[in-house]
Amino acid sequence: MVEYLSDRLDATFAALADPTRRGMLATLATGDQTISDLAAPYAMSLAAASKHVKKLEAAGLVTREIRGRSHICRLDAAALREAHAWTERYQKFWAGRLDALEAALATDIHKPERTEND
Amino acid sequence: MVEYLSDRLDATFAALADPTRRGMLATLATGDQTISDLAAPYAMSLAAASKHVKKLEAAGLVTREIRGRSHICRLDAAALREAHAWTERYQKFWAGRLDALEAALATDIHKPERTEND
DNA sequence: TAAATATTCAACCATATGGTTTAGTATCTT
DNA sequence: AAGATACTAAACCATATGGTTGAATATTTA
Repeated sequence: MVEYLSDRLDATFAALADPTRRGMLATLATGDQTISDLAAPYAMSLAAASKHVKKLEAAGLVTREIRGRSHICRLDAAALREAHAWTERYQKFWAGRLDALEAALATDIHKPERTEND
Repeated sequence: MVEYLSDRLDATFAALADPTRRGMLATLATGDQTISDLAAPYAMSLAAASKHVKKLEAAGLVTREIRGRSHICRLDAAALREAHAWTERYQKFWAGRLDALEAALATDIHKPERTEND
């Protein structure tokens, strides 16, 4: 099963589209955290926070190491690289460097049966 | 009504989390397009494509100029700057430049009643 | 062993999302 | 004026999302 760039971008951007999850990533940037740690700042159940972490994990933004009864989460910023690279192209557009944008578009990875640069 | 960074990021990332919409942005990077132009590559109704464009517009990624019966869409990459800036911080993390990350986190814009860097 | 702790699972709920179809509103063309 | 074109609106549908609560599982502590 090949996992396509597009699918990973879907998951990554969707994971980032929630302020709770972005906050969790910010917390993780300061160091590894348990689920409880990550849940603490939010007015929601542990179960709800647990689901958020699971979504971050599914997007590859977070890895989990189970140690005893604690689940220790670690930021894995690698998945963000693709998202960052995607937005990068439009930054170039915004900056007026259309030549650079076109060069970037020309090097796109394509998913079969889809014609656009997604 | 102040519109908070977090809310705009929600809308931007959510808009980017769909391959149809990312494809539309890629098309728009090559020049202005009508709704029909944007819809053409996809196997969906015009109405469905129209909804996608509306979401891009709501996220501030696209502007629309109505000329006669045609709606001409233009890429507005400005909204992407915040998303790009957000992911930028984690790029620094990934690159091992933790000092730079911490500096970036320290300059965050905060929404009242929320403590995290979202 | 019993109780507390850390977390997930399952069922449920309200709302959002992405699609459809049909109808409606302008605008352009003939 | 009539018809074609470009699009939006509204109603509808299936599934996803983000939350809840209560129960289950594992592990640590007393």
